[in-house]
Formats: sequence, C-alpha cells, structure tokens
Amino acid sequence: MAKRLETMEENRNKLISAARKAFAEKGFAAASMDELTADVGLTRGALYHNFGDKRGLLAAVVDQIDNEMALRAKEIGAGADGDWQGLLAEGEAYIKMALDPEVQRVVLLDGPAVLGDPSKWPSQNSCLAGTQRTVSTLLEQEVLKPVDPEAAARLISGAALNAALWVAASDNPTDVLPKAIEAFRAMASGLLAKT
Amino acid sequence: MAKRLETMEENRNKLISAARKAFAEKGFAAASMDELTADVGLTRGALYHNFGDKRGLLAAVVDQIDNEMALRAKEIGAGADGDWQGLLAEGEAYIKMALDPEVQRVVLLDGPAVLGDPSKWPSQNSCLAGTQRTVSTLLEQEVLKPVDPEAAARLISGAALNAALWVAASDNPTDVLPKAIEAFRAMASGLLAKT
DNA sequence: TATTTCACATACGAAACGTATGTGAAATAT
DNA sequence: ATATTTCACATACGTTTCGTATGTGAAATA
Repeated sequence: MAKRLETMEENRNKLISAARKAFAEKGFAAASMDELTADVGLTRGALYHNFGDKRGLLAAVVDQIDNEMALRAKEIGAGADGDWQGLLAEGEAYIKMALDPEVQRVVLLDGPAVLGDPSKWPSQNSCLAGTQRTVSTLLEQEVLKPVDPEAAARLISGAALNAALWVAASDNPTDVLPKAIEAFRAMASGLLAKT
Repeated sequence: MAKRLETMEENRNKLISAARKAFAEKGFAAASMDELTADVGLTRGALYHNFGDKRGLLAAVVDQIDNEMALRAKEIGAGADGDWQGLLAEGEAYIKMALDPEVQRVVLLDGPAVLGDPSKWPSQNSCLAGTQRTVSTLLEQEVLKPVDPEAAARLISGAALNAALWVAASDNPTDVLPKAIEAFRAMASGLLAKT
C-alpha cells in the first residue's frame, strides 16, 4: 500500500533522532551532516530532500523537544493547586528541564542563535505559548497586576531559562538549584496584584 | 621606539572593530575571516597570531561590548534615586541596550552559543558582575528578601535581556518597549522585602 | 506489463577554517 | 655601524563541510 510514505516517515524520524543526539553532544555548528546521516544508514541526500537544509533539520528537532517540554510543563502545572500555583510549578518545571543538556544546547543556545526569536520559530514556541495562556487566565481572574500577557510570559520564561543555564553551568547544580527556584518564586510573585 | 607594540595594538583594534561589524551584521557563523581581515588590509595570519582562532576574536569583541554596556548601566544606575531605583534603572537600561542589533546578535545570541555560559566567559561578564554587586548591597540594606545574590542577578538580567529580544523581534518595538519595562518593574518588585 | 514518479544516492564545486612555513622589518647584540 | 636574531604577519596548503545538480531504482500508476 502506502509503502513510500511509510518508509519516508521512518527515515524522517531516524534523521531527527540522530540529529537530537548530534546537536546535543556537539552543538549545531560542529555537527557533521555526513556523519549524522551515515549513523542511521542514509546520506545527505535524504536530509536535504526532507528538511531543505541543516537549519531545517534543527527546526524540526527544536520543534519536537519544545513540544515535549510544553506537554510536560502542562501536566505539572495542571497538578498544582490553582492557576497561580500552576504557573509557579510550570516555571519550576522549566528550570529543571533546562538542566537537560539536550534542552539547553539545542533549544536554549543554538535554537535562538540559528533560528532567531523563539516566538517566531516556524514551529511556534509551544512553551512560550503555553505560559502566555496561563498568564492570560490569571489576568482575567485579576490575580495578576494588569501587565501585558506576552511581556509577562517572556519575562517569566526568560528568567526561568536563564536561571537554569546558570544552575547547569555551576560547579554543583544540586546545591544551586533550590536557590534558583526560590529566587524565581520571589520574582514571579512581583506580578501578583496587591490584594 | 616601541614601534612593534604600537602597530600591533593598532592591528588588534582594527580587527576587533571589523569583527564587531561582521559579527553583528552576518552572525558569527556566517562571518568570513578572509573577508573580515581583508577589509582592514590584513590577512588571516594576523588574526590567528593575535587571537588564536575565530572564537578568540569573538571573545575579544564580546568583552569590549560587554564592558561598554556595564559602564553605561553603571552611569545610569548611579544617577537614580537610591540603590533600589538604581537597580530598576539598570535593568531598564539593559532592556534598551539590547535593542541594539550589535548587542543582541553578538552578546546575547552568539556569545552564549559559542563561548558558553556568560558567567564563565574568559573576560567575565561585566554586566552580570555589576548587577550582582548592586543586589548584594540591597541585601545588606535588607531592602530585598533574603535570596541568593547570584541567583537574583541571573534572573534579573535574564528577564531583562529576554524581554529585549522580544521587543526587538516584535513588529513595532516602540509600542512594545513600555510594556516590557512595566512588566520588568513588576517582576523585579517581587524581590522586595515585604515591609 | 509499460510508464511515470519521486525519495534518496552519488558526484561535484565552492567556500572556510586552521596550520605549517616563509619573510622582511624592527629590535638587539657585537 | 654592521650583523644577528626575533617575531608579527603573509603565503600556501590540506581538510572538512555544506548545498546543488544529476543519476537511479523501486514503488505507484496507467
């Protein structure tokens, strides 16, 4: 039947999977397309046919990781007590996820540098979109000061992810992580309306 | 007299100056070392002798811009009414400075991606160090909640710089900038001790 | 069964980086 | 003042890698 589409999908997944490893371990610039494709028994021909160019492959990888992150953050946020606690929990989750070298190297460092501003990624940044939705909800409930939702979302994610970069680069991450989370909660609470 | 050292210094400055332009306009990866050096009447020989490699040149450029930023932020902060207002003013200054394509592309995007975590740059990140000093002062004055100074500094700068990336990438920056600043002030106030 | 499609392989050309070596003017020594 | 050494930079080379242009064979269609 549709054997063409089937193997094509397989090959796309193989390439994305190999790219996740290569980009995470070596960084975008140092990752060789020849090597990466050969690892899964293909050539650069398959790559350029499926993703256009090296950037296109990165975009696909970033999209996949970003969606996984957003999904996980949503789950964690939903388990919290109320929307506000949910937002804090999401932020905390992002900090922890950003400790993963793959997330850090691919999504936080190379992603913005190669693909440009996250909010304009071909795939849309799911993490950012999710946070913004939560903020909007809290604004309607008048839990937050009347700030711009997109601005708030950017600041929250920016603070969280930057804190994570710091934690990961520190000498003893486990010791530093709670400090980052505490400071994050403090700053985020600045958005709360004065009740 | 010391003609050797003199012309050597001149050449270093020529290269750094040319690199600022090239890195800002084309990005680190796309900037050609052949082209860049030829623009100032030199060859790659001069570059590799002075800076070791392409990354070394970027490090020198980042260092220069970073120091200019820290100097300017310090001036602005010093002109404010009190240390707390100074910190807010500094943050606001960073947001505005990050609208400069040179700052954005070289220091915020390519810098971390190529050189790694800012706090461990060969040059030390002057901006970060400055903010942390201010935070420490405010902690001694018990103006802030007892948070880790480094964590606070990272969160503040992270939020500010990420907000700036958003503003710059937006369709009408002038309209969006005040929203970013307002949200920033709100979040930063979360660090204040509950008086 | 013949024909067409197309997903991928193969082949090619064009940079660009880093190194190894050369060179000539400045600094030093005689 | 002349000879020697230093060294900042130029030149030349090899390697790697990307993107494109073209070829091909199996699957889909006629």
